[in-house]
Amino acid sequence: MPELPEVQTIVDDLAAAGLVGRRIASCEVLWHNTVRPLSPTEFHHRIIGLRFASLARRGKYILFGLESKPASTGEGPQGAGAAQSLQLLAHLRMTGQFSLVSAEEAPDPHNRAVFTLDDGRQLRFHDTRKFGRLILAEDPERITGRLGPEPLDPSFSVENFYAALRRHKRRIKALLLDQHFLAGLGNIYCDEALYISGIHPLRKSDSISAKEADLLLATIREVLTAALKNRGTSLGDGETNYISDGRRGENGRALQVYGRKGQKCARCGSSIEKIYVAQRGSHFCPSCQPLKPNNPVSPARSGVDPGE
DNA sequence: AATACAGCCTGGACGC
DNA sequence: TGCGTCCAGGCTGTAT
Repeated sequence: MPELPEVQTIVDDLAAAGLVGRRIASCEVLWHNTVRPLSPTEFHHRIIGLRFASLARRGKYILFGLESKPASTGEGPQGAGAAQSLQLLAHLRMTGQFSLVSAEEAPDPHNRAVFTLDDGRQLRFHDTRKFGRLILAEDPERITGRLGPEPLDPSFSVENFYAALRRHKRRIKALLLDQHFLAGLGNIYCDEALYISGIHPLRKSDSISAKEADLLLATIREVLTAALKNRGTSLGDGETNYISDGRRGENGRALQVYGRKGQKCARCGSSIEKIYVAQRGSHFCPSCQPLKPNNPVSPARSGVDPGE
């Protein structure tokens, strides 16, 4: 399940593989809804001949900057006048993956869009469950502008986070999953961060103390940073891998509650429970994450004072 | 304002 | 073995 660390890993891999600068020689849309609301024909028509000019991530979106001007082969900022007219926004949802392979490579039945590049390689969008989306946007801000702050952005302060929590009365799990509140967290890292912070997923956000908010934001950052180092989480033996070059993310081992229903909490030995919050399976330890704040059970991170 | 739920999808796990 | 059923989940749109 691609969340911030997985999406960032893909962006980094695609950049390292030299996608930027390549021109789209041809494009084939194999599942019409992937490029909705455009038709495959219209999508093809608008993207053909454009050059990948930049690569970035915002929340769980991959942002491919596209330029119409042909690549200048020389060094230097020669293409200064090229208008960055269009962006391709990719959202992987549940099972989306990108790969950058030789056009000779055997096609996969789950490929939903294939971009053949001017160097003979293909950028392939693979998506088993067909939830993923490729959006061509002239004003990507209309989409990305609605996203909440980036949790790893150092300018996003704990004061801002705490104030934002207090503005809502929602269950903390539902709020953290809301991309308009905070961009990039998904079910896995949300469960992990709440567990490590000792916060029950059903706690109302305005019941979170300043101290807890401090711990929670620090924990979210730790969890995401660790996952980034591990190239994200690839779950299950047979599960298809989102990693662009076929390598698996190694973060699965680090998960402490996600997918561990019925197993023992590593900290206290209680049985991990699973409930549904905001229609998502939510894993937590009932004794380490009490519903009531100010419970004497201390949070997981060592060296943290359990509260006032 | 917050929540619930259907819809979008397929493959794997499960029970019989 | 093979079938049917359920479940997983991010996000949007609609209803409550």
